[in-house]
Order: sequence, then structure tokens, then C-alpha cells
Amino acid sequence: MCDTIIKYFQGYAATSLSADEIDRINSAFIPKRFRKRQYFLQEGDVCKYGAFIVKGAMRQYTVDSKGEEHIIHLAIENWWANDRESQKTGTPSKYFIDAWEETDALLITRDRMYELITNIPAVKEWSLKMEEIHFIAVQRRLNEAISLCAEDRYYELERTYPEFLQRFPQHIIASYLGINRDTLSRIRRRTVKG
Amino acid sequence: MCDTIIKYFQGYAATSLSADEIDRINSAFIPKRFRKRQYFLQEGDVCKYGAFIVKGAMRQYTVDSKGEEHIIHLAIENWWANDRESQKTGTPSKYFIDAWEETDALLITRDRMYELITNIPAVKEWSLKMEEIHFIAVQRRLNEAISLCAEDRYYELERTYPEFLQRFPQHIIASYLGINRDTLSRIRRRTVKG
DNA sequence: CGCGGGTTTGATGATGCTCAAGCCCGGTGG
DNA sequence: CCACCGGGCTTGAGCATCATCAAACCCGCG
Repeated sequence: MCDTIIKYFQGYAATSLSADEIDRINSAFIPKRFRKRQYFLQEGDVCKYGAFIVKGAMRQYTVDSKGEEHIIHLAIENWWANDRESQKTGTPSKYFIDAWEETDALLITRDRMYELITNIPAVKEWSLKMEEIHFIAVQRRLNEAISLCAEDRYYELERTYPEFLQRFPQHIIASYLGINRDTLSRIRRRTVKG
Repeated sequence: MCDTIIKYFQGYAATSLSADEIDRINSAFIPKRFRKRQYFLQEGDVCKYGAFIVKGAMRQYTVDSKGEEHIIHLAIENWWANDRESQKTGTPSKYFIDAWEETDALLITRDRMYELITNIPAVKEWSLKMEEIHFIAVQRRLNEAISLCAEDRYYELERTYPEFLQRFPQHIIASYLGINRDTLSRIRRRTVKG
């Protein structure tokens, strides 16, 4: 199962990994299986690990004062789930993260990850790229949230992450888009006919 | 004027800067004055520099198909303005960045900044912290955009960046919040009375 | 068969947008 | 000194979008 993460890092780096480096990476990660709906992180807890998803799907969300869930982030195979804010600052998280499907993940602490980044060039390469990619993705989503209407946000999602539409039920997608499930249903009906 | 950036870096680092390092930092930045409304970056251009604001205020925004501006970032003294996506990938920017007030800035290319980060420990410390801070800020704003109504988004802004409310006119704040200027005016009236 | 989770649909209402008018205020020029 | 202008803010009326709520439907599964 650790093969996956080796291939993943290697895919982002020009430098290739030595046998020794591969060992060090493998020993830094802790495999863990999550059942459907099992929490990886709950609001109020401090996030100790980052989770790399080998198989399955997770969601990160807040729960507002009315008890409504708002999905901040969806993650599937070869994606990461964690709360960097809590992990970095050691403060209680504002988010929940749970497994939407049964999920195999590889966990790693911030310290261990930092070690890998500083000592293994290929991981460092990955890290630099990933920083940018994450930031750009969040910024683009913010831009869409502010400037597009519900319908156009849906089209953007369809264009950017079509795999989400296959993978998650409609009410999850609606929450990700910041709209009501009923509204999403109507949008979809319109687009099929139009 | 370059003093400011030295103090700025120093403020984020435990390590202190040597005279030589200070020289190297100073020579990496290019001072530039922007007049009111002067562009630092226009949609379609590639972003070559990052801008550190010594004095003044800038805004980063998109213009949609109807010609409406949507502000995705406001920056004042000791903040940065740039389009990391364009700068990193070398692709044309989707954003405009201009000076809202007359602004003194220090410009730096990506390569020069990379040099500073790799060769000067204090700058590296700053860089690591800044990555996280930026990411966290954008993620929090995304969360607010998705899960809060217009009024609550305004309160959050009031709480988080009260200086913006002093510094920018109301229609700019409205655009930053993703709401109409008329709506913001009504929100403010309600809160004064309530 | 009946249950649970998810989706669709209609009726209704709240929220926020659009447009237009009017106000305030500081700056400019007669 | 006053008239005028421009930019920004406020306000009202009407409208579009999206949320809410309730009912019905669909479908896989015990």
C-alpha cells in the first residue's frame, strides 16, 4: 500500500528516490483504515496528522450555528486531507474531517513530514510544487464563490473536477458549491434540457 | 525606504540579519512608486514581480463578463500584492492589480526572491510562516464566502481587518465581500440602529 | 414488503440585486 | 461667494435568485 505514496512523490519530482529514501518515507507514514463516516478530525480537536488517501474519499467541513454542514474540501485517491491551520498552530480545529467512503490512508505528523522535506530532495520538490498548487486552487475557488452565480459555479466544478460528480452524491456537491441541494437539482434539470 | 522591508523580515524571524544579508536584500528589491489607479498588473499579462507595499494600498480583482469588478485581495502597508499563479507558471494572469492610493512599493522577481529564501535563514523563516498564513487566510475567507450570509461576512471582516473599513470606501468593501454596494449600505444602517 | 438515503418537484418566502433618484461633500472655476 | 460637477453613500420599489418546507418518488437492501 505504501507503493502508492512513493509513486506519488516520484510523479512530482525530477530527482529520483534511492532505496534508502524510499525506506525512510515508508517508515514515516502510518497506515490507517477509516470506516464510512468515521472521523479523522473533529471540531475542537488539534490536528496531529496529515492524511494521504490511498483509496477512498474524505470530506472536510464546518458545521454552522444551525447545524448545517458546509464542505470546504473534498479529497479522493492521491489527495491529502488535513487542517493545516490547526496542525501548524496547535490550536483546536474549526473543521470536521471524515471518511465519506471506506478509506485507506497514510498518516504523517508535521515533524516527520518536515524531516522528509528537508532531507529528501524529491520530497522537497514535491512540497514546493504542492504549496503553490494548493494556494492557487483555494484562491480560484474563492474567486468563483465571490463572483459567480450558483449555476456558473456548478459548471466550473464540472469542468475542473468532473470526477467529483461521479464520486459524491448531489447533496455533497451542493454543499461544496455553497448552495442548497434542491437548487442544485433544479440547475441540473435545466442544463440537461437546455 | 528599504528599512521597512528589513524590519518586516526581521519581525518574522528569530535569526537576525547580518549587514551583508541586509545589503543583499536591499539590492534584490526595486523601489517603484505607483500613482492612484496605476496598474501593477493587467489581465492577460504575465506577473513578473511581487510587490511589497511600503506605503499605500493596492487591490487585486477580476472583471467578469458584465464588466463588474470582484475584489479578491486588498493590501496595505507591510502586505504583498502579486499573482502567484501567473508568476509561478508564467501564464497570463486572470487578475488586475492596481494602486488604490498613491503607493510606494518594492518589487522583486521570483528568482531573486528564491535566492533570498535559500541563502538567508531569516528570510527562509519568514517564507515558511508566510506560506501558512496566506493559505490559512484564503481558506478562512473561502469558508466565510460559502457558509455565511452577507451580513455575517461583513461582521467577520469588521472583526478581522477593521483597518480596511477605515481605509477603503464602501463600494470596495462591498466588492471584497461579494455583495452589492447598496446591500452593504443597508446592512450598515441596520447594525448602527440594532 | 417496508425502510433509508437520496433526488425531484411545487409552493412560498427571504435575501440580495437592479435601477433610479436624491443627498452629501469637497474641489474647481466663474 | 456661488454654481456646478463628480464621487460616493443612501433609500425606495420592484425583481431575480436561491432557500425553505413538505410531499412524492426512486431504488437498493435487509
